Amino acid sequence: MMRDHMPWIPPCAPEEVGGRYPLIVKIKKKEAGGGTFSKRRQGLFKKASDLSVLCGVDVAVLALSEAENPYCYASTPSLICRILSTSPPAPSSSSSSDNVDELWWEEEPIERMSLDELRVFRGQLAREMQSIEAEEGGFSRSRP
Amino acid sequence: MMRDHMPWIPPCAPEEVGGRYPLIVKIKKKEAGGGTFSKRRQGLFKKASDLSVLCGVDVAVLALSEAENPYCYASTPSLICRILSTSPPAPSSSSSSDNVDELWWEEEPIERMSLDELRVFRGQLAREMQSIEAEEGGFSRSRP
DNA sequence: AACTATTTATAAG
DNA sequence: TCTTATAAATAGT
Repeated sequence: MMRDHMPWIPPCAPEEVGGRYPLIVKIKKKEAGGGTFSKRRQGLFKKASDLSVLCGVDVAVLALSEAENPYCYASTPSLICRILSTSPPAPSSSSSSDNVDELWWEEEPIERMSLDELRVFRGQLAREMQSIEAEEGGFSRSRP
Repeated sequence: MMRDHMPWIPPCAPEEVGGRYPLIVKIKKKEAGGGTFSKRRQGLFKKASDLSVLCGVDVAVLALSEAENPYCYASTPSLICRILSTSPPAPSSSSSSDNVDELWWEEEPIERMSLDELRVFRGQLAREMQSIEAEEGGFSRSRP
């Protein structure tokens, strides 16, 4: 009954997205209004929960809405910290440096974070700690 | 052809999981061995990427394998930090405190993190910063 | 790694 | 919100 509609995930030329072949492209604002983000975020959280329960592993998902409101799912409290403080996996002998042709959304262990990224990261963590301390001090619920 | 198999996601009583109704339960180790985590993690990352591109929002996913190896997807570098430093959404007037019947995997804004959780969080961030500084200093790739 | 039967997610109504 | 037609994910092979 919907044969004549645009495909939900229209393909587009790789030039439009920096040389890669996306399976999905940003939809027009009108189309994505509200419902799509909500539905797909819910679906994503369910997938994360499924993975966590089914395989007995810890998973966290973080998403910013278009209005920059944060939403998160975590299989256990403070999971983000646990992951961040986890040592990277020992690099396998048959190194993965030749897997450069994989899709860009392929899994990427945190270990690949560059030193520059780590520096930025540290600065942001520092600022985050300040705001946490501020919140602890004032316990004021009203923030800008 | 697979009519007689156990359902992939067998239901179980809510008592078994703390009074909530899970849609999925941990499968026997033999069943989940290897392939399941890999396949579902890949699927989860793709879902996250779809959400990000389709709605033009930022998303991050973090997962620990059973061996505690971290894997992550992020639509933009340092997204985790951006989310953590984002101000919580202004509480809507028609407050959400009566939505207590929603499924446990429903979206939960970071703002609901308790003060105790924030304290733990801060401590973990502090430790994480130390390890980042250590890595910056030594640039040694070999960690325990 | 690839295939397919089946389940799950979801855009449109 | 609920339904339904269709696409996407995935367990088993």
